[in-house]
Amino acid sequence: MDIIISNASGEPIYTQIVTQIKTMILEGKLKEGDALPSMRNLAMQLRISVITTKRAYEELERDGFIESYTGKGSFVKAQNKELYREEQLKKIEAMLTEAADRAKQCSIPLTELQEILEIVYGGTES
Amino acid sequence: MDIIISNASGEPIYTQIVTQIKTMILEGKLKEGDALPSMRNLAMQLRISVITTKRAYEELERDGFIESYTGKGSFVKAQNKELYREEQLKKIEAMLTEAADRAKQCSIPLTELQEILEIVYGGTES
DNA sequence: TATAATGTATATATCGGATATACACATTAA
DNA sequence: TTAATGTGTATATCCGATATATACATTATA
Repeated sequence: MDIIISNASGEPIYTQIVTQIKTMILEGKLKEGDALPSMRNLAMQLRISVITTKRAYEELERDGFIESYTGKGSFVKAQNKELYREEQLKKIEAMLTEAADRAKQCSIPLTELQEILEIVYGGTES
Repeated sequence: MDIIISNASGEPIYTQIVTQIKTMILEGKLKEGDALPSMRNLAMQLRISVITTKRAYEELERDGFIESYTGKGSFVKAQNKELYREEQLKKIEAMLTEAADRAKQCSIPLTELQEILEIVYGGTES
């Protein structure tokens, strides 16, 4: 488990952990059923508090990526990608809703929004 | 100048002032060249500090809605609606960009985004 | 059963940004 | 000169976010 904590970045530690583990799961480097390092081990290794690793794991659990069992450990859950997709869709919908609201307030027509969306979607090659 | 401050809302005072004055300008209740109440007057009337009214006016100035002159007062600027529209467009573009990025990460096609946008645009009657 | 591993819960410390302020200063108009 | 206006500096306060220590609960296993 190669997790790298950068103190300089300004990004919170627990967030760095969450992001890196999420990425590993989404990229398939961690698969369903795989055991994560115990909260204590990871904390020891990163020289941080158990509370912080716990917080990271809690977030991963809330997002449906892992599951933790007292006395046993934490493990990668199945269905990650589908779940992730659903959650992202909700966020995307919220963003589009706000964009639409603002647009209407300024009398910006739907077609103009569609055009912008097309440009920014095609623009950034992934 | 009817400005109503609600302490219960949790919204900061300076924000409430900004929003209400912006609305008055956009709705035409305040027109180009109209004088705003002096920072001290408004502060007195609302029973708050001059610093807070100043902060609100600063924000309105940054956003191009008004202009302040030492010793004279604060006045409504012209070109508000166009400027406002431009700024809103930038924000909208940023939102659409992030939505598009997230969508691509989950392999959500552009057409699906377009559909969602169409729904949320039509949905909330303005 | 005893021990050592695991995750969990409570209470606390710290930091930083956001909000609001007082007071002194600078400029303009009458 | 006076009284109005906006401005600048330094400060107080609050609150959420972050991170922690310590004690507790559960599970596996020697």
